[in-house]
Amino acid sequence: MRTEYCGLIDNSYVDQTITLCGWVQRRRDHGGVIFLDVRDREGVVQVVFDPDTADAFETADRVRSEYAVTITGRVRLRDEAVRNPRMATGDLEVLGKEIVINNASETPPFQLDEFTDVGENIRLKYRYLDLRREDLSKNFIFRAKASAKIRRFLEDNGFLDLETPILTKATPEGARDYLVPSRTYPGEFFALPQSPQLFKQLLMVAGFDRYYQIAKCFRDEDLRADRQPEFTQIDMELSFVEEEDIMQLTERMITELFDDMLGVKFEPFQRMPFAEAMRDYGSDKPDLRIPIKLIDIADIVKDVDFKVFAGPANDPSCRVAAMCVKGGAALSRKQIDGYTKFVSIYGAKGLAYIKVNDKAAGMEGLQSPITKFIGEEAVMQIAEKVNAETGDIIFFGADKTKVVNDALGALRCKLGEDLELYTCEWAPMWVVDFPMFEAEGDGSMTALHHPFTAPKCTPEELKANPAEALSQAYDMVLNGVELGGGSIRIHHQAMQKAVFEVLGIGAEEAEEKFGFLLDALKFGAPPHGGLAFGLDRLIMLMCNVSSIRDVITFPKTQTASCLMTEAPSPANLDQLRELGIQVRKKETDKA
RNA sequence: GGACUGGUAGUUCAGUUGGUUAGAAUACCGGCCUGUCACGCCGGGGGUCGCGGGUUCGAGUCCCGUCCAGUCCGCCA
Repeated sequence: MRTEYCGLIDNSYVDQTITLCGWVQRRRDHGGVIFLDVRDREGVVQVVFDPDTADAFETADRVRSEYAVTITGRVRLRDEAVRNPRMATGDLEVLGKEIVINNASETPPFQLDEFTDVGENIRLKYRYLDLRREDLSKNFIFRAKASAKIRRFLEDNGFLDLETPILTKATPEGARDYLVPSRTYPGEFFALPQSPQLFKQLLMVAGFDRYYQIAKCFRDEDLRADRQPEFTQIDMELSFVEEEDIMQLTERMITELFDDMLGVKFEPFQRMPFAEAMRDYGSDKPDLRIPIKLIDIADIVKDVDFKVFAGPANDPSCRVAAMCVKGGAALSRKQIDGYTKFVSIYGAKGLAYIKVNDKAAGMEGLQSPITKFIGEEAVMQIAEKVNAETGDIIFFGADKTKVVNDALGALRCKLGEDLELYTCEWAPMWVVDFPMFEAEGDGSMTALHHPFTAPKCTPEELKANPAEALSQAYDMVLNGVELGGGSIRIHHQAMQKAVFEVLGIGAEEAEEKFGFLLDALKFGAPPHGGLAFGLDRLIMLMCNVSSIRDVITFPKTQTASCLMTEAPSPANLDQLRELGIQVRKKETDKA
């Protein structure tokens, strides 16, 4: 039917007769002349009907918003006076000769134009209509092109697209699994993969050398603006490589992707050890667009009784840190109260500040409500240490290290956004030298990355001093967002067993949960490693949208339901019986 | 599991100290209009004030509970 897309009509089509297929975006009826804006996935073009073509005019009079139509007509240049510079095709129009109504439409539940401002619940219920809007559809067209570029890059670099199971085995640690009951083994369950991690490692053992997959992953955890229960990873694994090989290759992939898709040129990525990131930015995914660093000031206030902040300055599990914000002295009391409330979310019991009204005036030029607690001398020294200038504000906090890092790290990002402190548009980087383990409150250890990550030491050293062990892991971070993470994996059974031991996974449990992996490591497993990118988050950043739902065609709500299909829904009793499952809750009458 | 914000016409919202028949814009329907482009003008229809309970002579408004949506904390190896 279609000969051209509406949005692609340009001057080269003038005087040609074409056929358009699309939807009526708007109808302007002037009595003697009718204008239809016709939309397809590529854009909008104006079609004019005049009474000379009586049949078409009569049909055009009947169409309404969102009717699906096929229109044949001649492209012509508009008179100069009636061109529309706000429209990509605004210099042209199509003189309609024939119009067929392929399907009428009820009045849509919301206006499908660029001015629409409608609640997201109604948009999600009628997702297929929302997706007609260019604002949204352009993200998916972009996503498709970006995916294709990534595939091409990986294919060109010798990667094989290999599929891994969706029905697989529950993993004991990490996120909650989505479970799928087995009919043939009543009472037993498959799990949907949180990632293809172990399968891709086994593909390396199998000798495929370079694997990739654009893989759906599933995690049954609570949602956020950038988190959905099912999401997509660009998953990669390579054999006979070291950290450097993987980082260079994937950095090149992302650099080429940004250049091709956005025309953005990246410099070689900065690399930062985990410890430095935590020290300077309070975060393992620092947003380097913001020129603010955390600076330790415990030495200045070591004699202060920090009960006002809850925590002694000399306690090693505590931190006293300050940050200087350019131009922040102009912040009002109300704004500062707002930031105090903001940091309380992260457990901070207060937010101390010093306003530098006039640096030259010494103590007279400094204004701080906590001078009486820490003394004038300390206030002056702090201002000195953070290099504060006239017009700046210094925020600082003292508390458990985690609280200070979380609170000031988050405040730093919020100030960067609120005060528009960004020094550049894009700040890609690597965070490296992660610790292997993180100590829990009860003294037990959990893997910071995952338990298959190779350490930088021997099994003996690892067991002797697990808290100090670093891993061969790396995260790619862009503008404070973790784009992807990976590591060199363990390929010796002895090392894998040592890691399980540190994690408190006994030999028997390890055998039950990961026997297949431990077995595979016995048969000449090659050195290997890889990386996985969060495709959704990558596209979010590239499209400059703040919700992951804007880059997923049919997303779930924050309570992990689908407003369109109304999934999940109760299973019928026969199905449950067959699966050997009884539902405890009596709420099956929901349907 | 927790904190906060919101829910009134198809949609986006207003609704005062608790007080007459719940309004506006837009969308929709009808009429007029040959150059508009978020066309314009005239007229019209349209409400389970999320749901349930309570206080009151009287509740969109106050109280309690609950559901839904969103943002965040916890969680997400």
